[in-house]
Amino acid sequence: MTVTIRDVARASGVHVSTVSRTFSAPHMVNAATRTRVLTVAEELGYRPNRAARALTTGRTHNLGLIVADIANPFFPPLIKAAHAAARQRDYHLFVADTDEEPAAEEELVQAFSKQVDGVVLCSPRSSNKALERLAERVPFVVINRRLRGAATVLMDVGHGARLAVEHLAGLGHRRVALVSGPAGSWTSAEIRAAAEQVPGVELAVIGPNAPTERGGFAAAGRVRDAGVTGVLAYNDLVAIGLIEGLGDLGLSVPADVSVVGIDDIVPGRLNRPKLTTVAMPTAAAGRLAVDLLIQEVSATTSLETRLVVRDSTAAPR
Amino acid sequence: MTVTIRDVARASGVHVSTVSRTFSAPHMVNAATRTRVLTVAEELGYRPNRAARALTTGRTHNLGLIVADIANPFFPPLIKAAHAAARQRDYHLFVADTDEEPAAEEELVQAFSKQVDGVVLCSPRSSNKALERLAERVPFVVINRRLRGAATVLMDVGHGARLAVEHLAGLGHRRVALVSGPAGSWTSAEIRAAAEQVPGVELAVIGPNAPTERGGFAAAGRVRDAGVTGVLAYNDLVAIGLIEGLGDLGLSVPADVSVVGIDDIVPGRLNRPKLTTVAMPTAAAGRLAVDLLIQEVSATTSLETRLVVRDSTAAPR
DNA sequence: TTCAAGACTGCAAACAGTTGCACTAAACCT
DNA sequence: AGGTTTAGTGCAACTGTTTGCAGTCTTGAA
Repeated sequence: MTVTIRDVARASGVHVSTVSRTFSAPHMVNAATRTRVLTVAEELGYRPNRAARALTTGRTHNLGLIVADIANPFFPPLIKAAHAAARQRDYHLFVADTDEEPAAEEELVQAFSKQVDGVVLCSPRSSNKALERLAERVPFVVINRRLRGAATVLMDVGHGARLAVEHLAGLGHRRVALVSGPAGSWTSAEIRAAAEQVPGVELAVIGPNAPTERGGFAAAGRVRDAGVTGVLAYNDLVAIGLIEGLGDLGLSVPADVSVVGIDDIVPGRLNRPKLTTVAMPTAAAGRLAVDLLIQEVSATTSLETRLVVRDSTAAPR
Repeated sequence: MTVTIRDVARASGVHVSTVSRTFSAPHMVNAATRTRVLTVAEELGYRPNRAARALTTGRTHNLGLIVADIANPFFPPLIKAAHAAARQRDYHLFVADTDEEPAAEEELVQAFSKQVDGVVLCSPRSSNKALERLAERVPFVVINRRLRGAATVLMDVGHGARLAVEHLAGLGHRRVALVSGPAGSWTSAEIRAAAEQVPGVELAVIGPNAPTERGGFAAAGRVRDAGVTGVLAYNDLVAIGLIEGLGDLGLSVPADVSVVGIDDIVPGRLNRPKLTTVAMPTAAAGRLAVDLLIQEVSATTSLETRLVVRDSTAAPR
């Protein structure tokens, strides 16, 4: 049925251990036998059984990737890059989705634990306690969360936020609203801390809000009442909802209010206005995370973000 | 180090086979011993090793999902739904990306073969021959490709295309262009076949084109020269690129030309014009594919599509 | 010529589970 | 009471591969 190492051994007149070695330690076997085994294996269509291999070596050559929501446009480029990096080193990638539920994180890591050599956790929402507990079960690297002891890949959203607010300040805005994200989000805290440090602008924090278009839409009233001329939104989805909501209140962007988003996930070129936003190096983060995982290095890296100025920001009138 | 079935057996005074059974065939063990074993296992933090289990049973409880491009917005909802369906039955999901390379499909399936109980292939580009060869290695279900012998999930894009052209006809368009997709795409063929059958409109086929914004942009000139008032594009990306390209040529949508896309992937509500498009049941397809795979039923299913009329279509002037 | 060092290869014991079979004891029939 | 079923458990072989150890055969050096 399925062809095993024994079939190859029999057909090529050597012991199974020799076959095993031609695959996992080629230099240990004579060149002649090696090629013989290899051709026989090829003929028979033999492929090593990774599960069996994992049993003895303890290494599965699988990685896990856990994100909050696969369908959130922020993640697919990250997943894609992670996959490419994994594939390049002959690893396979489990992808899982917590559906924004912190409890699912822990459960998924547990479930993965015996089947992967490591997992990358994107923007985890679990408590530090819980994460430390998980770290004992399986090596992991976190993206967008500071966690001592664990390898970490950060996208320097704080820097991006500062650039955004400075951009608004440069245009002449003096009062700026920060439409923040969900409570307890590391990213949201970073953004706020950075935005507050820009001199010359008064910051009104509005939130917490759901990190969705709906969340942004719902915040429109409070933004209007805050008497600001510029807004930094927690992410692009929020920015889009907000612009929509402001429109319903008779305020247009950027004429009446300037809005800048974060993430640069809005594709297509049909958007009016095109969103000024902070671009996040998601692909680089995904790639780097799996590289760190595979090489088992524990480092904390911070990736550059940059401001992309488009049409949703202008000088106040 | 890692706690095995034997540790649990020793600690609870039973044989390993009993421990094994309390997990994989609970009804075969006495209620009292079962709870004892369970509590001991809990205390010790035992979790069955799936790789080892797979070795004897041949079932891994893993599934593979192969798509052309994870970052193409068409796929993430499908992946998410597939993941949810898998998770619900305690399966894990490998996700892989062929980067639009047909050869990668075969290689990935091969690589998965021993590690999954089945794989779902989205819109495969490999030849029928190649696919049949793969079918011998591992059970699979295909999405958006007709393949006899294999379980199949189709999204009835033909029906959607017909609705789209009928919609244009209903608005008064008499000459309509079909900006088609890549050569050899099953979807593209379906669309064309359906579109041609709508009475009262003359169809000009323009293509093949790359299924990207760039592809649509590049087709703008030929669309103008075709002397049409309406266009059905292979997908939304192409539609967006096309609208952009038409704009550069001084043609506005929908005033001068009506455009309808396919897929309904354009998120956000900022688009001007908002795209009239054919919505595809991607989530349902992902869910269904996984269900078919797990239940090992070989059926061919066709999922409904529907037309979403928005602002990129209007009566010709 | 003898001995030590390599280079290959075989042997067999893991790895962490599952499962057909055999066994015991209790429950059920007649 | 004797025989038969049934429930529960243990035994041991098996899954496909890796790997430490030991053996054989060359080689090279002294």
